[in-house]
Amino acid sequence: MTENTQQTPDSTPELPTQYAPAEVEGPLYERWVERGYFEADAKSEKPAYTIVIPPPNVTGSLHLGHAFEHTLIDALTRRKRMQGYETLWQPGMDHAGIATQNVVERELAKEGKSRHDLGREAFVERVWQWKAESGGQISGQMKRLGDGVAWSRERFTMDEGLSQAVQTIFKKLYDDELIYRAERIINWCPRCLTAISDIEVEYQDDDGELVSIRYGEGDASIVVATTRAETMLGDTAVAVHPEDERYQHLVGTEIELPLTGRRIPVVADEHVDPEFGTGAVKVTPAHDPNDFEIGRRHDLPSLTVLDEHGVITVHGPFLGLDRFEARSAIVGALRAEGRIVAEKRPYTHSVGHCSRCKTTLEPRQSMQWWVRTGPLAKAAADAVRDGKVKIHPQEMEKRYFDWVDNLHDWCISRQLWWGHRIPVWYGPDGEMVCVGPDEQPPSGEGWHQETDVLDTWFSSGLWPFSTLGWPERTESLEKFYPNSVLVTGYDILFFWVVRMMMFGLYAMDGTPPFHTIALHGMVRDQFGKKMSKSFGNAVNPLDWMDTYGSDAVRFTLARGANPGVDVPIGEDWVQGSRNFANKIWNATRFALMNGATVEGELPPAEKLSATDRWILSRLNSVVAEVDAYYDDYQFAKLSDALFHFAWDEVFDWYVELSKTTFQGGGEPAEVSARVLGEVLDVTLKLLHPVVPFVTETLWTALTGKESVVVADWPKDSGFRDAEAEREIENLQQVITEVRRFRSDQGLQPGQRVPARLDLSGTPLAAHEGAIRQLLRLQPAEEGFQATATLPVGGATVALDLSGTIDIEAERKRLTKALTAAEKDKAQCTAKLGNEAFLAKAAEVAVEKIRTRLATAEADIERLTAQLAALPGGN
RNA sequence: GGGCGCAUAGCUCAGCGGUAGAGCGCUGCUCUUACAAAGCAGAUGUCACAGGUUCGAAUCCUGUUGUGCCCACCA
Repeated sequence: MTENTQQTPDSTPELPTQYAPAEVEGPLYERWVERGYFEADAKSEKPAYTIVIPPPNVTGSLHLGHAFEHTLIDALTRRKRMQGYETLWQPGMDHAGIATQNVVERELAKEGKSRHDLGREAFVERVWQWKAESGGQISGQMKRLGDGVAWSRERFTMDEGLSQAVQTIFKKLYDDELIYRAERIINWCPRCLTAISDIEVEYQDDDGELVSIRYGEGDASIVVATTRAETMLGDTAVAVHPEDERYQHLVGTEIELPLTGRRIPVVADEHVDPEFGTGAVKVTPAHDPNDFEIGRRHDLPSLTVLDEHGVITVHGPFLGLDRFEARSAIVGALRAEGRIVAEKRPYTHSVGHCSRCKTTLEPRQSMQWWVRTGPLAKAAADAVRDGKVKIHPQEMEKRYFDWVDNLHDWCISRQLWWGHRIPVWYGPDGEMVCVGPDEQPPSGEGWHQETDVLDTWFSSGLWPFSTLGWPERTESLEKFYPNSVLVTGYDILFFWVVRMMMFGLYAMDGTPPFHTIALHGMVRDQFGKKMSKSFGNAVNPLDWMDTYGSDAVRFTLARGANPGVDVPIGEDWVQGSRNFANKIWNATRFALMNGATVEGELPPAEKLSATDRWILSRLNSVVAEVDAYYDDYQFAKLSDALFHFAWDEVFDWYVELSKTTFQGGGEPAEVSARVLGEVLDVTLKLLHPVVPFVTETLWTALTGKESVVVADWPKDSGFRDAEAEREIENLQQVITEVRRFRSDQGLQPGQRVPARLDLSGTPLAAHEGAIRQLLRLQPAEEGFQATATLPVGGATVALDLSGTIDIEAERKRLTKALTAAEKDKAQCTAKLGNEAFLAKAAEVAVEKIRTRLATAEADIERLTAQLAALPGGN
């Protein structure tokens, strides 16, 4: 604390001069939860408003992106709660199959063990243990953030109810033949030892080497190129384009496959691009998706040469070699045989990596479970096309359709241990039985359950209704489904949103899971760079919350939230938000010290000063503006509007202008105290959804009421006073103009200057006290010399600055301004004289030019008068 | 290779047909009794480039350049 802050008036001992977020935030949250503000009652008569949390991964901790998303959801739900909705902000977490399993495997590795040392059951037990420890961390972070979630309803994708939902929908899909089992080429991670779906693949440009290999001998030889030479052991054909004349004579014949002693056919296939490379492709059906298709078309055998670890399985010199070792060994062997025609050359190409562990994926032929997405995806697309579900911002619809209209079947089986085990039993004679949640699995000799588990997105796709008790027709499901809006990042539009759309429509008889999808962007650093741990620019939101408070972090995030676009955030900006919180804090302190109150009716307009009417008029405009922005998910705009209204208009002008009134005491002071109370009451409520903590503290101090969390959301009373707005604008102009003059003349801000004011005939007469106070003007006394006369806004302010003013500087400035005004006037006059303009321009446009002309003319008059009034100006 | 988007003040971004805006940063003066985490005043932009449409374009159209993201089986 600095010295000057110790003069805190005794009247407000409970509010120190600086806002200290750390002391305030924690206890407030506890109180909110204890009072049950965030719980949702399915029996309530109120209309429902529901948002589900995009469930964070249990093993993780929340990063700034979560803080961002939660701020938006929390702001939406807090406002709706204040508007009288039965509001459900559904909390919970995702078991995140592969990610979690990897984390726990890494833990085990530290003990020198693998999951196989424990065995499946013990391993899964271990994951549950981990979940118990780690899950609490996220809840703690959510509380710090101020997330107003219904804690009693917290769910987990692996808990019993949700597991039952998973089994139910699996069975339904299976019975409807929308789930099937088939052998295909899938993306295989040789480290995670599981299949992963297409969208879990991250493509990166990797440097590889393209080698050209000669197959066959003499005339019967073809050169093929490959980046994955090791797969040649599994080649079962060479393909050329059917119309490629170079190879016509070989189609239908067999040529020798080097190193293997095998002969393979040359086939003609449309897939081959004759322009690329040599126009001939080696075909490895077991290890390449295209080749798999070619193999099917030509009935080629499929020869697996790599096992699940990516190790060569064919007998011979390469047996047991890892795929990368095998690659160079095979290239070496081929070279020794003179088979390498062109030396290998560097080649950058796109290679798939596991999104979880970054290992280079291996396309692998295997038996997997699939969801037939056709009809489901069509329904998901139609719901948006028909307008049943709106995507915000609307431009994102294109992306949605691009995806959903071209969806492949979805590989849902994972060779993992952590997840929902597929509810299918195999019998001794190849029977296959899908078991529903209320059914007994077949027992007896030789029956066993499928060992694969489901893709983690399978259960999160059910989230909007499984959390509400589905498949039971619970009261909560009736009340809170469909969700009002889904708030999530555009990055998981495909992973998650599409899945929820498909499953929601399917399970809930065509009712989509939510009315609106509001997509936000990604949090980035202050230079717009992606945040990542490896780049070193990742931020732990807790650090910033410790230093600046949760409100500051939230406000910064909200203020950057333009729909669908990324949000850069830097520590300086958080500091700025903290400053804003401090500003509100101190303005409220000032208000309380001056008796601001919300007691009693607001005095009628005729009892209010122009200043009071102006701020109330503005206040109601802002209420309307903020509501409109909320309804359009314009968080940046609404935050900015509130920031400027509060700081610029209420604190910098209204409070300053009211100081003389407060000092004067009596009824005018009481009226202003009531108006200021009203303005703060409403402003704090409007700010509360975004900055819940500081507003709660201040609002309860101001009103003496229980909590702003359950206060009524402000309504636009419809009060507007254009005349008062003009009057105060005029007043601001006068004050700014004189302040500018003072500043230009090098007067110190606090220096008192004798002045004579002539405000007669203007509405400004009523503001003389305020003008004198704000401008530090003393009454003119004996011997007053008007050395500077400023005619502004119809009034005249004469100052005694004997001998101290720089007349030339002022003359220069005024002349410059006058020239500008005259130029503007000329422009406007020209425009208004332009017939084409008058004929074609819209009425508003013409009106604007007229206003502009009037302003220019007024400026010219004022500036001319000021110039003339300068000493020695004649 | 396709698709989408973006290029506006030093930085990050609003504006999207009628005089260029915000936050942070910057310059000057101030501890003026709510707040120095503040106040007041101020500076800063051929709105990427080139054409076009229009009475008028940062804003609409076309092209160029640069840049980002998503999708894709080119060996």
